[in-house]
Amino acid sequence: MADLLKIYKKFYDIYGPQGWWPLSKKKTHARHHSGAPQCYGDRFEIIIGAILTQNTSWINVEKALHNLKKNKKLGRNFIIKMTRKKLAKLIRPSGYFNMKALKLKNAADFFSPVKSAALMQCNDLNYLRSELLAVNGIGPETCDSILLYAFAKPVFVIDAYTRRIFSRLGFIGEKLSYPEWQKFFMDNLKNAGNKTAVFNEYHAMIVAHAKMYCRTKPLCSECPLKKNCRYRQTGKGCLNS
DNA sequence: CCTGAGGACATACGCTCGCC
DNA sequence: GGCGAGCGTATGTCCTCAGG
Repeated sequence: MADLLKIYKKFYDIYGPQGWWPLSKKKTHARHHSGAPQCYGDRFEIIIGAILTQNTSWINVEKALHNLKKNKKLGRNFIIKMTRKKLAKLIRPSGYFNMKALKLKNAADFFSPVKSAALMQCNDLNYLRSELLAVNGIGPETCDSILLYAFAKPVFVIDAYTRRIFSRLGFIGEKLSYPEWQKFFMDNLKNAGNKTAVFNEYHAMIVAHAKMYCRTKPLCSECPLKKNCRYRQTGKGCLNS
């Protein structure tokens, strides 16, 4: 069994808590870290952020969120009422603005207060995922980000950084499917105490590690995990696929 | 019918190259 | 060495099409 909790603890020693989207509704005023989503306590704001960050760095998502906030349009009802064109103009800095304007409107239609309350009460992860995935504009990663960060459900988010780091470490083949990757993490973190808190922090620290050391062109010689890394030793990640 | 591969989307990032 | 231009790449999801 891969000791993912060990890596988690190591990350925690190196990077510390990242203060991403808080688990409680209480707004935190965490110190600013460029490239990390913070200070968005409201559930629908988190959902907006999760959609806007598709294929986009967080710094540009912040610009789009700032535009919405500045124009007092950062709310579900405003998104529903605004024309697609106007919305697209405001979220321009986050890229794919025409597509994302439509996606945000779809999400705004779906996440009514009644629906959100029902989702909050539900703990059937398979059902929750199937509900969210049926919304046009919400794919696997966005779905899981929303469940974890907006609804505090114990779901592990798999992204390109996760794949890169853990396939290089030699744990699992990069080419495996999203569900296979997710199962790997969730099976191996079954015994983590507060799963939601651990998954939240783990994903945030994975992003930090991918940006700091495990880049596209990795900085292996400086990497704190180099001793355990297959990539460092062989120039290749896990070959099982 | 279902599944999977591959292109499209729209932009920013991060290289490389050439210039001063 | 510093700068900017230009170009290739990365990004997550949707859609189409081929093959079973």
